[in-house]
Amino acid sequence: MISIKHENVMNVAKKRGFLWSSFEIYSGVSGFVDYGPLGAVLKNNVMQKWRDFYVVGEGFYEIESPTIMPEEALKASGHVDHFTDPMAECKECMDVFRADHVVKEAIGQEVEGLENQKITEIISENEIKCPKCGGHLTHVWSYNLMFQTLIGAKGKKTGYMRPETAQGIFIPFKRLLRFFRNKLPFGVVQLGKAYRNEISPRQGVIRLREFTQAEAEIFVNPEDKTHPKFSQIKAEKLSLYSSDCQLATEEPLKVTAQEALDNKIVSSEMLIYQLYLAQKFLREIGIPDEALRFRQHLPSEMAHYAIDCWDVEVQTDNYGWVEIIGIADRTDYDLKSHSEHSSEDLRVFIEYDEPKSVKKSITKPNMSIFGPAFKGAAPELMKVLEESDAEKIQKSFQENGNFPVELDSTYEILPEHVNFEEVDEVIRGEKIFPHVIEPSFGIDRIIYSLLLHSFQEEEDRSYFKLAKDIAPVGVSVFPLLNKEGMVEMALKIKDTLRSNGFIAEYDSSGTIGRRYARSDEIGVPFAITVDHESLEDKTVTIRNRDDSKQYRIPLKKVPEIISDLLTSKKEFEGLSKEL
RNA sequence: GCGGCUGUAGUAUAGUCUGGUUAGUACUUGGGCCUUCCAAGCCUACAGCCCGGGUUCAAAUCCCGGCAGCCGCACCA
Repeated sequence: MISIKHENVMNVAKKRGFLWSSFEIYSGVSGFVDYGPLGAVLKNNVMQKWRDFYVVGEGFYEIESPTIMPEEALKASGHVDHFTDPMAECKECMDVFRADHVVKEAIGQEVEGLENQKITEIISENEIKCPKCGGHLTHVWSYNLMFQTLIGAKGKKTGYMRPETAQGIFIPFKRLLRFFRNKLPFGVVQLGKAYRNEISPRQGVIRLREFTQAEAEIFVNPEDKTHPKFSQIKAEKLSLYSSDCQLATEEPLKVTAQEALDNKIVSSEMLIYQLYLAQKFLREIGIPDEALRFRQHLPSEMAHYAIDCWDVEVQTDNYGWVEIIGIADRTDYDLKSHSEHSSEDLRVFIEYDEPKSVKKSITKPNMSIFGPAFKGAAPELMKVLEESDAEKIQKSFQENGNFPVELDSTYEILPEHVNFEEVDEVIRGEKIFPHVIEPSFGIDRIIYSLLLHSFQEEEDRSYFKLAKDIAPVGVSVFPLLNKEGMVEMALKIKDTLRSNGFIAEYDSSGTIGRRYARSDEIGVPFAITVDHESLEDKTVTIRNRDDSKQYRIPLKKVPEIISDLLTSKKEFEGLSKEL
């Protein structure tokens, strides 16, 4: 069912150059869209605003990594093996099913994670049939959602289009850690394309095969998930649809950040702060708080590496609640995994507040006996003693009278070969894998939500009520009539505005009302009109998109006033007093 | 990926069943006239049968395949 509002929004978006499906003249390919002339500007403005929030506001830094990644990296992240679904096809009705779901339904056995061959065996052993028509099922195959490609002329190296931008941040972690001078917490962001070869994407811009993400990876000390700015936001209200609420089929809770923390609804200050920040961002680009909720992942749907995960969902009349942002505590899963696969130490040294001093017993060889006893093997054996726990050696002496060491042959170290000493060891800190807090924004879905929620349908006009600082065109310029003088003056104003850095459009076609309507429709916040009075006293009118009100302002002050209005230094209503 | 329905200018549609002249209309858009501020009016222009194959003297129309959209199923780490 297509809602009227969705349809109207998408029609205007297509007609006026915001968004349309790609490759249209070749019938199109589902899951791909073009941003048109206005859409591309809008998207850039939204992404720029995102940078204002995360890079400027939070002090994170942006990096840019390739969209094609080698197989090893995605093997480590788990995508090669797990970003996949086991599928089986019915030989009779040709329907395709999730093989693990079929098995679970038929015999109740959980086969998720098993190899395809194993699942195939289970299917044939238990004579599991097509759940629809009872036909025979084919062998199980994996459908991996990544686009595969070959790297290099010989095509020997397998690569994939990245399924998320996050991995590009984890992989150079060592360099990033050095850049941030080895201190937690720090945040790194990446904005860019990601790719998922969806089986059958059918929700327009909501499920794309190529889409834009804006992700921040915030590396924190697992022991300290507080946030320095939490006290500033503790009274902010959030609409939290916790997993408990969902299971009890209750409405989302409207609580303050502090309450969310006190009642352990959200697991950490760090995470709550990110929820709040996402809400603030959406509010400022024009998606109201009322249209949002934070939905916590149910324990059953949460990825195995996450300990808490919240989706920011926006209400749409066409698709219901749509996830537009995911905010997760990914723990140390990614860094640990990349560490294991690459054999690089991706840990951070955390210095204790106070160095700890530990009493420890160490084993020291008594060289005058030890040397002659073991001769050439002595250096190797000393190394072994150094690495072995002194208590273990003592225990072995008590039980066996010696401590056996396997090298090229077995050496028996006797009590007289060594002395034990008690020493005070000072431990200044330890190496740990940081935990990762990850806000992950789906920019395309946000653009869709933004268009949907800013679209205003009034009796005689419809328009996108876009925030002044993200509207693609800042100002329109019109001559009231196509008469000598007015046209020239309007064209000049347009050029002046452009040279001042604004995207300005001139329109002289049709009547003035039609031009206002065209300008409103694409969300241009302000319109300048040159009329008869302008020619006499060098003033023009400025019109506000949202209420059609107009004021008369001096020609000379046009660029300054437009600039102040677009950057919210001044309010439109304030113009009346000032002039 | 499966099944059902659908596909005509930028948009909305007539024509398709029952094959037959130059595919009609409205809005939009461009140019012009008119016009003293919110899609008015007049003139004029641009623009279309989803793609490929088949049947036929002749295909927008009938048949087959593909693609896309919508709906249902499945999928969405």
